Amino acid sequence: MTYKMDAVTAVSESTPITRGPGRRPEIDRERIVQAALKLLGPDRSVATLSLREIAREAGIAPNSFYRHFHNVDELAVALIERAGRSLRVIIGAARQRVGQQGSVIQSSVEVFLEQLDAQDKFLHILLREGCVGSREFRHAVERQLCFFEEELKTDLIRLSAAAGGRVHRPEATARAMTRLVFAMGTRALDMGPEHRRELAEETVCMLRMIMVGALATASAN
Amino acid sequence: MTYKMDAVTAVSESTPITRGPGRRPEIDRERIVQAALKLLGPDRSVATLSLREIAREAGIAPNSFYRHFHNVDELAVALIERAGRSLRVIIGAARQRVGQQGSVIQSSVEVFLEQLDAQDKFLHILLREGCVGSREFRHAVERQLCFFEEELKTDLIRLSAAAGGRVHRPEATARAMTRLVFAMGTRALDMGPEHRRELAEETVCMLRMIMVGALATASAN
DNA sequence: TACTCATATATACAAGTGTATAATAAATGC
DNA sequence: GCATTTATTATACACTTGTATATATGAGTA
Repeated sequence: MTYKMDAVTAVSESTPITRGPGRRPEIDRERIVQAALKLLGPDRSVATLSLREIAREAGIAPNSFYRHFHNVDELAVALIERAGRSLRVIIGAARQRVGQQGSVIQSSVEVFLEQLDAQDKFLHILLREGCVGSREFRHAVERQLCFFEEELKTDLIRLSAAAGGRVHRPEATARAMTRLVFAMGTRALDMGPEHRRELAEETVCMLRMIMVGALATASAN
Repeated sequence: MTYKMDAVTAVSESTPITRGPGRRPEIDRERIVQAALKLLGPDRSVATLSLREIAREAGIAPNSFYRHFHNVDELAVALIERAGRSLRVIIGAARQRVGQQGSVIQSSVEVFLEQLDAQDKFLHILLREGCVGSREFRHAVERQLCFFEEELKTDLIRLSAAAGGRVHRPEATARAMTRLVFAMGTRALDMGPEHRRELAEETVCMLRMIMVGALATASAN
């Protein structure tokens, strides 16, 4: 297939406020994003969505899609970024409010896994789109995970310092924890509630071992 | 699309040796598997392969595919299983021969990452197909990873016992290590050699922390 | 009113897809 | 030879896809 597109006016994230002449836009990116989210499911990754399918779901003509995104990949990146932003807020908040019962680790893992059932499919997106699609695509997910790691890193330093200890290679520790949680989350996608509980318990155990190892290694040096 | 297939004679992994009447088969699963492997690449996951595309690459008529696999997903599962089997052999061997220089962990990680550049795309398959495609699909990958974990678990017990220690929750420890290595391997896919070296070093550090944590936790109980 | 824009839709096309159906090809046993 | 059985291919169909082109719609401005 060797098609070429008509030149499309550049689409920026922020819509300009100044309105000149011309018909008012009645479609916005949000509408398209919502349609795409509705189509995503346990067996549908963003990479499997077609432009026409999304347009159909959004109730717009296929070509109208182009006025808001250059292609489906660009929409996918937008979805990934939104998903990352939303999740960081949720998880960050969970880490801030000290677990009234149980450890920070435990409550964080629980909040994380709860997001699997959220009606927005944000976690699903981050869990599954990291290893498929175009390079640009995977980089978008990688970027989001790095944000997670960065925030976790500062938290690790803060918490361990408050406890009078310190962690070995905080960035590596944070990365190990983050990647592990996401890997376990991916497994959880295909599980029922009872198995998920086991999985949550196991994940907490893993994270504790990493924490113990990071503290012990730091002390040893 | 509401198509139905003609009844297809059951396809088993082992070809029967007894030859009755009828034309001799000139196409075998291997030919199709090889064609599929040739098509896979950094930006092509099994899920994106079409039946016709594979048939074209294999030099057979589209319908001939059906005589050997019921559908592309079945081929995918075959690929996943073959990939898992091959990799377990490679990694297992790497763990057996005690690293003449450096730790078991280090040499294992190195062997693992070397497989990213192997001409067969086995590691790619396990890294990327775990989170996409049909449920059956993902389960096939999960099954292979569990085999890895099982073998690592017995090794962990063996090695730590030999060193006079013991690990906490060996199955969880093995799983944490396995999943972490695969997660880091996924990142490595998009990296050049120099970044991969850093990543290998970081991964070794992570695994050591888990090991330290597992040993320390076991001692504490 | 008519002109000029930005926006959205309609229509059309070439290409690709999975697969049903029918025909062909090669091997066996009579 | 012929019938039978299996393997492979040829052809055809209905359908989806991305997108080029043209047209319609609504707003501001002259």
